[in-house]
Amino acid sequence: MAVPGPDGRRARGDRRRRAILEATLRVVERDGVAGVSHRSVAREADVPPTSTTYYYATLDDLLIATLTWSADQMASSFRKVSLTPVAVARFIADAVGEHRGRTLAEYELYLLAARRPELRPAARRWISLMTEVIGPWDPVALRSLLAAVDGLLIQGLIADFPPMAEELEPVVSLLMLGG
Amino acid sequence: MAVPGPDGRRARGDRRRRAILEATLRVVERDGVAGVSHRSVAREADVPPTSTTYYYATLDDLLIATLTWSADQMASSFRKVSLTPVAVARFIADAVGEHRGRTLAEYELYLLAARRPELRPAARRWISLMTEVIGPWDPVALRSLLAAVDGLLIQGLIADFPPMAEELEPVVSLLMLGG
DNA sequence: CAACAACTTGAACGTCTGTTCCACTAGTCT
DNA sequence: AGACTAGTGGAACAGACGTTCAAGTTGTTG
Repeated sequence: MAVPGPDGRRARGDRRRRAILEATLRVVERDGVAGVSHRSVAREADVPPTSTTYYYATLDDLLIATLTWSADQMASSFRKVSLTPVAVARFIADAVGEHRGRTLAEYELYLLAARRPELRPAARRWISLMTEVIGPWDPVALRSLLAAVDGLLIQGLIADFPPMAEELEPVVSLLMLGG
Repeated sequence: MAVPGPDGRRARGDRRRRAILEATLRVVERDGVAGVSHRSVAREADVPPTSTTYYYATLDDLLIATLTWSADQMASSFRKVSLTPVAVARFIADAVGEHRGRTLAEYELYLLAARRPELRPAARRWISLMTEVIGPWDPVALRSLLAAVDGLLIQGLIADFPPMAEELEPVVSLLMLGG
């Protein structure tokens, strides 16, 4: 091949880049943002510490890249949720149950966006996605639904026992159908 | 005085304890939970580092005490809000505007509760308080309101420009009065 | 006054951190 | 083939960290 050409080095580099990102996300899930360091991520990804600094010069770069990538992932998984109260309730229950660690990670990075303007667009991605997906709703109703979903998620994270879809469903119903 | 007796030492100790707590909250507001260390708090409170470890042996003790105390404060400030859509909208707008730093601190500590069960009761305090204050509401409507307020707060924190009370008011209205 | 307890503080320990430097290998391009 | 460049990784730097220790002070109690 000629013009851009497949580059073996670059390909492997990209693979390692992604491995580092995935490792970072695992660290955040396990130990929180506080547990993220060049070295802890390097250990998790089983690469030398210099490798993490090579691809992400500063810790900020690493966290920003992780949030952006992670938000993209979550957004695309969101597209598959059908817009019925039952499905949305199920989604929330799974997020704070089965996928608790991942949701927690998401919210820690989310909150990080409050302090770093540059990652706010990524943090807001799922909001704008849902806005787009949900289509022609009353803006006020939409906003209250999005806010409530956020609240249900975060409250589900600090509950001793994560709520089940069945108890979430009436709340989501009220918000989506207006009583 | 005889039996329990006022103790000058203890009184000064309590004052310093509180000073350390206040300093911790300021550090969280300024630099986030990540910025909290025995030493940074000691600098902020203008006491030697050994003093912060004397009163709060581990960093966890310090953070737990700070969240508990801070949640108590926020809860009592909450009692003064009258339960009308306008007042609640105003409260939210102030929380993410004028008192942004404090609200941000609150949420960082809040999220910390997701990882440390022992501070969940403190984190949930404002929820149970509002539940008690608001009185005989439909549980489903109440839950959706509380969730939405949480969501509006957190979304207000990652907005480029904090929302104003006027734009919040219709949303709160819908939630409180049901459209 | 003596015994005690609450508190104070400087110094020090070992550990982990972000980051830099440099020597090196191995794909890519002309 | 030779020049170049992306990637690799060991070693080391100074700085911050949590926590402990031991020696002090000061207020309280019998």
